[in-house]
Amino acid sequence: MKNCSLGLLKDKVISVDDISSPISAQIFEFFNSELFPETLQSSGGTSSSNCCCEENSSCPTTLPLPPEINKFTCNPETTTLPLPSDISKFNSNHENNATTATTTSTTTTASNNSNLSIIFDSQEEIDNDISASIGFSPSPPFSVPPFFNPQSEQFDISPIPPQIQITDVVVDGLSQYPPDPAPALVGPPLPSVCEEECMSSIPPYMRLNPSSPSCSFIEPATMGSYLLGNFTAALSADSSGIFSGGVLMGPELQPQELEYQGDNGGIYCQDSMQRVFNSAELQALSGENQQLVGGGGTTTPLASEMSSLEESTFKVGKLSVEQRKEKIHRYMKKRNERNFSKKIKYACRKTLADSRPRVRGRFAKNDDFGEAPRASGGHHDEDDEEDMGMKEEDELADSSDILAHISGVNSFKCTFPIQSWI
DNA sequence: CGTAGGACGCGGACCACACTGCGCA
DNA sequence: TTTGCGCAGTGTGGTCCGCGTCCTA
Repeated sequence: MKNCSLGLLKDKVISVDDISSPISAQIFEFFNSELFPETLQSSGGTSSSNCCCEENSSCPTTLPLPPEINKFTCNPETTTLPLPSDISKFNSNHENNATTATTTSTTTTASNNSNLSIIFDSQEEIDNDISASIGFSPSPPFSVPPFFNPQSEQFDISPIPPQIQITDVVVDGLSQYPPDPAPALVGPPLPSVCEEECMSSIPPYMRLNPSSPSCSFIEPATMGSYLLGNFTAALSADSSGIFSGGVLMGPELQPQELEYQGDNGGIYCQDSMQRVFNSAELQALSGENQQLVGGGGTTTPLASEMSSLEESTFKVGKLSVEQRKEKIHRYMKKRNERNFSKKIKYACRKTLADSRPRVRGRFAKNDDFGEAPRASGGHHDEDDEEDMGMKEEDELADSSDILAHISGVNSFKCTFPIQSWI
């Protein structure tokens, strides 16, 4: 037992979490093209420099972005990707996003296919660059199964809680962001790392925190395509935080909802605002909200009005905002709870679980397991002589099931007290 | 073109119990 | 202050099952 405890402390955490999430970028591509087609179309000409690094951010904007990234982030060709009819559908079939997109889209051309392949291949290159840059092997300490390919991991997000990054925005307000964590990256410019950091920490389509240098995918110039008229001008260089939820959604949304705020900012608000508010309203709104945030972030009638308007008035496609919110919220919740890179917190528990007897996948009592052979052995006749009811038959079947489901020698160890062999 | 039914994949639930962490004496 | 005890909660993996989606007739 002592050994087990010591071992627990020693190798308490086996972290695979640092596995890079190459598909995050692909998510961004997918969502970008799926959810923001207008943006892509309108910003295609300016995609070279403003998609990944914001001008005023501390991210080394002079970094020569690899052409793959440019192509990857803002390729207008991909706007022919079909809009997801259902998030869950998109979720369950994310493995085949590329192929699905190309096969289901009636407007997709062969060139698009090639572009998609280019995009995804480019991502691999990016990942390699990341790995090479930060000395992190793309392969985790243990081998990744073949099916665990980037495309099947498209929704992987790093364990960095999204709340943290978005909360900063909410707390600090529209234009005040915490010091850029980028300085932690010492050394030569690592554009790929910038990309990776951004992609891995928050789903790209909701990654709107301008405090992270490279992560302002919707920078003012691009936002101009969303926001009509003077609203763009009203936005300062770092004003993309207006989409981070703290402003648009109003402070009444508490941190537990911030994750969703990110969704909203990336999915609903732009579309909704573009459709409903005219430029004058947006400008007024912007001014109001800037004052609001500067004044401590208390709820104002306008903010609450915005929320109510969003919830009750806006219609996105066939779904109401409410329905869409719910759908995406469920999706986000599921996705965040997903455990792509499973982290074994206690190796000892894993050992125990591995060696624990199972009945149909469920943990079984050691006693049951120990008595099972007897049940199928000498006592079997006695049981037959008795007028066994269905329950007893089931128990007997369970016993045979136990035997049938013994998963190897390790399970047999559990006939004995665990302590005896630890 | 619409519908029914099978096939398929995904994700949650379930199980036992060693271990952890905390409070209390 | 340290030690020991009790108790509630946690974490672990394989399998089953429900549900949603896709595909075919």
